[in-house]
Amino acid sequence: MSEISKAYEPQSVEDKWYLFWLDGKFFVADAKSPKPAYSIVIPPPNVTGVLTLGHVLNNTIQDILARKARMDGKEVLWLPGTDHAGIATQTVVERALKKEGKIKHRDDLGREKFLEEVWKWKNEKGGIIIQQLKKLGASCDWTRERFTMDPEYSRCVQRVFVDLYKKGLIYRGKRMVNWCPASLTALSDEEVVMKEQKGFLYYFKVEVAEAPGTFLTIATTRPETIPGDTAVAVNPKDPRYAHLIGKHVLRPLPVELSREQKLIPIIGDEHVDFEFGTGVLKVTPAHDKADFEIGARHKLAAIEVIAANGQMNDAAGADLRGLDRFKARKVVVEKLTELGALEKEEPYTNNVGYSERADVPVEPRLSEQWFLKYPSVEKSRAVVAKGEMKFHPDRWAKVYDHWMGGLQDWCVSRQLWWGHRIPVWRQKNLTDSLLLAESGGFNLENYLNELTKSDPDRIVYFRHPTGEIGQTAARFIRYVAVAPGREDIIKQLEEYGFTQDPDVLDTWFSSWLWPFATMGWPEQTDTLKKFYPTTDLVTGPDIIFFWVARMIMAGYEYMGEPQFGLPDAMPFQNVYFTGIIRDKQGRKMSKSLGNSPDPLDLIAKFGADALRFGVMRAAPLGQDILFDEQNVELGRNFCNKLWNACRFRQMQGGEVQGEIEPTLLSSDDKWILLKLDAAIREVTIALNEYKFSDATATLYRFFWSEYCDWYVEASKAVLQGTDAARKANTLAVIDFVLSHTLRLFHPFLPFITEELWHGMGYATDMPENQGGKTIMFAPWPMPFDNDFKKHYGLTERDEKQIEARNELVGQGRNLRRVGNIASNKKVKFIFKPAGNFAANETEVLKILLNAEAMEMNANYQPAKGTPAARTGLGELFLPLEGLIDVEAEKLRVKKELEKIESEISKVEQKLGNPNFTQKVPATVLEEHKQRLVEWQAKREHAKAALAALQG
RNA sequence: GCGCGGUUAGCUCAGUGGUAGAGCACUACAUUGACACUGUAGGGGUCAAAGGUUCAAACCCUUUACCGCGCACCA
Repeated sequence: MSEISKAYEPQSVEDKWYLFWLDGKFFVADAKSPKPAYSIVIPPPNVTGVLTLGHVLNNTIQDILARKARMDGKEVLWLPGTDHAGIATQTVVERALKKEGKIKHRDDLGREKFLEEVWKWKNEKGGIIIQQLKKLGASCDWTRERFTMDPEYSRCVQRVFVDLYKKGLIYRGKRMVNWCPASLTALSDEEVVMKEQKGFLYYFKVEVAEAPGTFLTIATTRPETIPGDTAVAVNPKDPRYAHLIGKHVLRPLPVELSREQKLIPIIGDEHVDFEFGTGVLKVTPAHDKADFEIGARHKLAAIEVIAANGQMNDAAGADLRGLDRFKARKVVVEKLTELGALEKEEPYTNNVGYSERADVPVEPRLSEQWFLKYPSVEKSRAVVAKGEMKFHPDRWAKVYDHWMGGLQDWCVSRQLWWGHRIPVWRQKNLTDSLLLAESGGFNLENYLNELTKSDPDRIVYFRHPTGEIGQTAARFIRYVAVAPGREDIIKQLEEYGFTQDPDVLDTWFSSWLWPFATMGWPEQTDTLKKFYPTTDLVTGPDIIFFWVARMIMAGYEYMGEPQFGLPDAMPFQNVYFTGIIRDKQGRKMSKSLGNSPDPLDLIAKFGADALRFGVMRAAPLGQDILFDEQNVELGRNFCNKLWNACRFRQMQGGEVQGEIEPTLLSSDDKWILLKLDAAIREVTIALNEYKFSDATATLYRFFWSEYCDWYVEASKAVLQGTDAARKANTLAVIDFVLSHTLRLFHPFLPFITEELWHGMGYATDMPENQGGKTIMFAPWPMPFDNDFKKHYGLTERDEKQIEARNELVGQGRNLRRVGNIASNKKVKFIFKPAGNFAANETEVLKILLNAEAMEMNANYQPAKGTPAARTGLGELFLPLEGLIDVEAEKLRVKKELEKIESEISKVEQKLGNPNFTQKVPATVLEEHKQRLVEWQAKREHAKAALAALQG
């Protein structure tokens, strides 16, 4: 550090060191290293994503863990990458193309061309977030960066699909699914969020066909589905309606239908709650999950009236055809009013499922999709329940367990183009007929049998529509799932009338393989052998089901295979759930609110270290984080403090001082060494427990309060003195403390610590691979052992002594205020020590009190009204007769005395209680006795002060 | 409806049974030789409410209120 600036300027430092780390390949993990492994896989951000504060939080934590592990001597792999994020990316690109005027709809381009555009977009603009992570200082192994649509990764996805298909866990079914009318795709249950919706409950009446003049009143929130009603249901136990079961009603819509066509049955079903509404339920099997089930029980027809895009179709009738479903609702209400069928409408609030991505209400829709029955469920559930895999905070284990206990099959197909296309070829026009075997002279049955025989495990699995895998049932084949790498088979299939399923897989169907598919699975790579299972996973609780739970199941299903020979297939040993970042009013960060600051702006303004520190400081384990730019400012200030403390050391001159001479240590030296020891312990423990805000709080306290405010100030007594030996020894202590402190700070503040590590010359002291090149590999500080403490004579007594001295100083400084003296005015203090007081301690006292002079006088007799501080170490006077407001001071001391008295009576009361003295542990009893003595001493001091004021 | 978390200084939060803490904000003083991105000192709290356990409760138990979240939902 030749030219040292007065303020820390992160901008000139950060890029330099990041390049240095990259050049040195310090982030690259060596799979053949003999060192113990530490690994994390990054939760892959969306390839369309830009860095948010949530990413900052998440990735700073991972970086801290990774950097700490390196300093612990581990071989560290932090594996980065991005996620293709099907719906999000497709939407982004589609929107961009529309904006450019290239298309009106994706169909204008067609699948191939559209995908070309997406790839083009991905290659040009995707992955910005990766560059942003580098700005943050993330020490990822970029040589191992992965993308979920990399060819190798895609093969893993196909392979897993085919395997699960073969195991009978993947099946195709016509079911009620959550349909997103905006994205035009099915969604999984997890992608639907319930939102409270203010609407109306509409009451309308229908006439019973067999009893003209008799009406039933039905309550519904969705009148637009009336044309799709195929029954009216009542509870068979409901005395009001039970007698009507088996009769029919006239469905009012569509109006143009004949009386015959309008007839729908009244059925009895236990599902109907007769408390709700009128106790009569309209049944729309095509547009409601519960109704679909009722429909199934009663073999009702399902009439679809809402098309995929959310518009009413022909079956909805002439009045509604082509209308948007919400518009149609209004029209139906008008229609019912016209018909005289509408009885009333009541305001009503209910929960409606919304598409998480597109933020529109989902439409329950009957459709044919691929589903997955989850694998390895029991093992995955047990491993968390038994605590073999730990969740932090552990309350999430309960949430996980609950979800795992009620698993629903996962709808994995999506009607999108961007994603992993389902590796299934299907015979388009095959219904239930058996045409296949004959087609074009190609005997598929024989062909598949041949393939299966020659390569029974890896090539082709096919499934009878009724269930089992069969080699002889090929003529029933409608679908063929093809394992990766068999273009030859695909060619044959296509030649004989098969086409690939147009759908793609849910994005999470690829990201659930992330911990091992990124490491070269299914090959037994060195990386996989070395770094799987990963050590920690750091993620938000909002994706516990989407991602974490599924990764656990995939891990057990695919890494549990014998060839990997793993003691345990769990994908990670610990899961740390971060909080969710909110603004300072507690609202979620969102683009529309404009309350999400750009981390890059914050980095430009305050520096990456400041941002990291600020976010860590505000991020207690398991709580949401209210973000305030002030936190970052605090981080910036802290970096500046660190900078200037080092600058102070530099200005004292001299080489780095290695050896500390025990005999020359002052009490202050010993005190700061003990404080350092405590800080090392606390930070290490906090990190082991994932308590990052505790760790930063400790570092802040230690460095700012203990080191800068007390130790550095006290050390000036020696540094400004003339004793060269003691001066050198003090510098040695400073160097010792600073070099340890930089290391403690490094995981949190990687840039400034690297800059100072080199600038201060601490690097030159260390072996190449242990800090000589970079602080990244400097050993993590160890708490001092007893030998060390003995050698340097560090005892609790030193600690106590300095704390008493600091108390005296605090009171002494307060005397200025009492005397109304400016804090910069040099004044003379008189000290009347209670015992021995070394001369060099007097010098320290003088400096800490900013005194002009410090007179030691055991026989000093103060005049009335002399401000005085009285502690166990002695009495400190600021002789300024007549300058103080005696009455005000009296009042202050009296108030203090009152407080002391109340403390004393509290303790006395306890000690006077035999129940207390007999039951309490000895240490607590002793503590109380000690406390009484201390308070009594304080009382004496206060009384003496009062007496002095009264003359 | 079930479950989880929270309620401590003006604000944001630590604090797992034994003397109520931090940062910010506030007040006063100070341009002093590391740092004004600073320093020194100060004011500020019936620990949401009630009851219980205990020698002792912010902390353990019960109930209640309010805030937030998750799951499941009756149209």
